[in-house]
Amino acid sequence: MDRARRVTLATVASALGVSRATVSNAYNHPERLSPRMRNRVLHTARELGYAGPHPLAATLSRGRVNALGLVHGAPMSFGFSDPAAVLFLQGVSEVCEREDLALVLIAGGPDSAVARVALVDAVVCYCDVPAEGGLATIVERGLPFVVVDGPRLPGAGHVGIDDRRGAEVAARHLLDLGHTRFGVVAMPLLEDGREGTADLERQARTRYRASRERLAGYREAIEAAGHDWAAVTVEERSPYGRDAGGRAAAALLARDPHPTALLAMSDELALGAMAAAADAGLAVPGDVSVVGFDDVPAAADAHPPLTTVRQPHREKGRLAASLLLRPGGVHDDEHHLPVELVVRGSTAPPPAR
Amino acid sequence: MDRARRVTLATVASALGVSRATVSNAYNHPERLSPRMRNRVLHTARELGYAGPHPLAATLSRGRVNALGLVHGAPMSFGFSDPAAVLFLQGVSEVCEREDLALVLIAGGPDSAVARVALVDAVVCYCDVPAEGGLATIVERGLPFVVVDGPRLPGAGHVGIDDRRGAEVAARHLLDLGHTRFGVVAMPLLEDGREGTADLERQARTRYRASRERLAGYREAIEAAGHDWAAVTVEERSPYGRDAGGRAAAALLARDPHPTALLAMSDELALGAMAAAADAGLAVPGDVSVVGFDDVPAAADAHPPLTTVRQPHREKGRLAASLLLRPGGVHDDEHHLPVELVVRGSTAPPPAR
DNA sequence: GCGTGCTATTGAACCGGTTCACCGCAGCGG
DNA sequence: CCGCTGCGGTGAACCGGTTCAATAGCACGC
Repeated sequence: MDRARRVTLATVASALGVSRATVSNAYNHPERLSPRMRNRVLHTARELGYAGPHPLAATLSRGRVNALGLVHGAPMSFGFSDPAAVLFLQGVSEVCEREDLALVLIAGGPDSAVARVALVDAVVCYCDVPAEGGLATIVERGLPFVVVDGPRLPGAGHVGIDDRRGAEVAARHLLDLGHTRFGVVAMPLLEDGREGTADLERQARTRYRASRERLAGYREAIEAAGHDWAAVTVEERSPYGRDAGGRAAAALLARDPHPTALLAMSDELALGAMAAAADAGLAVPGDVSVVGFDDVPAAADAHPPLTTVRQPHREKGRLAASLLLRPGGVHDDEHHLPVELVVRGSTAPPPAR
Repeated sequence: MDRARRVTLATVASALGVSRATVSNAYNHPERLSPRMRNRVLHTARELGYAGPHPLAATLSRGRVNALGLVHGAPMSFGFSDPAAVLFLQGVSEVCEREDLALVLIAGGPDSAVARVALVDAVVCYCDVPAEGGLATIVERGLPFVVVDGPRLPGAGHVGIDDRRGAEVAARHLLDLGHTRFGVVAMPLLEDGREGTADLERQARTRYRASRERLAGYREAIEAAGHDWAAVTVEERSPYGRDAGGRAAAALLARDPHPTALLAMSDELALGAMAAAADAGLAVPGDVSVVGFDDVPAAADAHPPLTTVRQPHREKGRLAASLLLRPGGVHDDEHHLPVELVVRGSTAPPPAR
C-alpha cells in the first residue's frame, strides 16, 4: 500500500531523465519550457499518478500559504450559533473568495494549540480579549493581524464600532419615549462566568471592551437625562444566547415595580428577553419596551420587530480581511464603522400609570 | 527590516553551539533533554525572539497539517447565509475543536484553485455535485474525503439523509389533512439557473440529488394517494434563499384555483413562501398550508411556526468530520441519518369549499 | 569562421524543520 | 580496574519542492 514510494516531483524528473527544476517549471512557469517538453512532463506525470507539486512543500519555499486565519474568542462552535458572528464570517469569506484564499477557522481561542500552529499568512481576531497578554501566541508568531471588536494592540490593525455611542442612542430613544425605569440585559462583564445583578463595583471592573463601552453609553444617556444610574439594575448572564437573555429579563421583570424599558446588549439577548416578557404575561411594547444591539436578520422578523442598533457586521468582516491583504502590510490604524438606531415595533412610550 | 536574517532553529542552535536536533528536541521531546539544556535552549530562543519551530516546516517532515478542509458547492459566502449550512458547520467545528484541528473553509467550490492547494489532511465536501467528474481535484490530490448530501463516490465516505422518505412524509401529511391541490416550491433542478415552471421532462433531467429525491418523494406520496402528478406545478427558483421561495410561491398562488398546499424543498424557501402568501392576502394555514424541509431554528420561530421535515444538520457535520478522523482511514461506506416530520402551525385542512 | 543574443534546461543552494542511528561518557556492579 | 548500561546529545539524511545564476545549444549577422 503505502509501501509504494510516494511519487514526487523527483520521481517524474528521473522517469524522464530531466532535472527537477524542469518538472517544477512545467507546473509553475510553463512559458519557460518548450511546449514539447512541457507536454512530455505533464503526460508522464499523469501516467505516474503525480497530482502536481505538493502544496505544503511549495509553500515552504514560497513562504506564503494563501490562507487567512480567523480566531474566535468563544468556542468556535459558538461562533456559528451567534448570528452576528455568522454575518461577520460572511464578510470575511467574501474577501477570501475573491482573493482565492482559504479561510482557516482556528478553534480554542487565541492561545490554543491550534493558534500556535495553524498554517495561515495573517489572522483576524474576532474577539474581545484583555489588552494585556491577550493574543500573545499570535503576536509571538509574528503574524500580521487585525483585532475586531477588541482592544487596540500595537502593530495590529483594528476594526470596530463606536459601541458607546450606539448604546447611548438606544438609551436616549427610550428616554425620549418617556421611560424612567430601566433594566439592562447584559453580556458577561468579567471572565468569571458569574450570573446575577452586577453592582456598581463590578460594573467598574468590566473587562470586555464591548460590554464596558455599551454600559457606559447607557449610563451617559441616562445620567444626562437626570436619572440615577444606581437605580438601574444590570443583570449579567452568560454566555451570549437567547436563554441568557430570557433569564436576565425574567429576573428584571420579576421586580416590583418592574422596569418599563429593557436595554439588551445584543439582539440575541433582546430576543430572549421578549420571549421572557411574553412568558411573564407582559406585552411588548405595551407593558415593556425592548431595544437590542446588532440588528441581526432575526430582529426584523421578530414579533414585534425589534428596535435595535444596527452595526455593519458583514462590512466589518470585509474590512478586517481587506486590511490584512493591503500591499504595505498591516498599518496599526483604527477603523470605526458607523452604527445607527433602527426603530421598529418593540419600543413605545411606557404604559400610562 | 526584513534584511535581518529571520531567526530560525539553526540560529538558536549556533548561538548556543549545540546541534539543531537539540533545539528541535527542546520543543518536541523535552524528555530527551536534560532539564538544564532545555532551559538554556528555551531561554536563548526567547532572547533571540525565536517563536518556536515554524509550523510549516514541521508539518512538511511530519506529513500532517492538523486541519480539516470543508468545500462548499455554492459560493462560500452563501454557506453562511443558509442556516442549514451554518448548523452543519457548527457540527464539523465541534469535532475540530475537540480534536485540536483547524477548520479550513475552501472557497470557490470543489475544483477551485484554492481546493487544489489548500493545506488540509482531509476534506468534507458539503455539496451536491454531479457524480461524474465532480470533485476531480480532490480525488487527484489523493486526500481522504467524505461527501455530504451528494453522490456516492468510490473510496470516499458518504453522509446523507433519506431525502425521498422525508419528502414523502411531508406530502403524506398534507394528503392526510385532505389537500388535493399541490404546488412545489423547488430548489434548482439543473445547473442552468433557469427559473420558472419545471415540466415533467425537465423534472426527469434533475441533476442535483437532493432535488431529485425530494421531488420523487412528493410524487410517490401524491400518486400513491391516487392523484395525478402532472397536475402538480413545480416552480423552480434560484438560488436558495427566501426571495426565491417568495417568487415561486407568488407564481403558484396567482394561479386559479391556487394550490391549497405548498411543498417547499427547504425551510428558507418555505419561509419566503409564507411571506408571499401573506402578501397575496392569503392566511397560513387557513387558506394555504405550507410545509418545509430542514427544520432550521427560524422554522419554529416563524408565524405561524412552520411544519417541516427535520434533519439533523449538526449531527451530519459531526459525523462527516468523525469519519475522516477514524484511525483506519475513510471506509467508503454510507451513513444515512434519520428524518422526521415536525408538525407545527403552518399546516391545516384545506379551506372548506 | 566567429562573436552575439536567445532560449531551453540544469545544478546547487535553500526553505526550516524532524528523525533516527549512533556515540561519548558517567556511573555502577563485580 | 573493566565491561556494561543508559542518558544526553549529535550528524546526516530527509520532507518535497522553488529559485536563480550559469550553461549548452542554436540561429543569426557580418
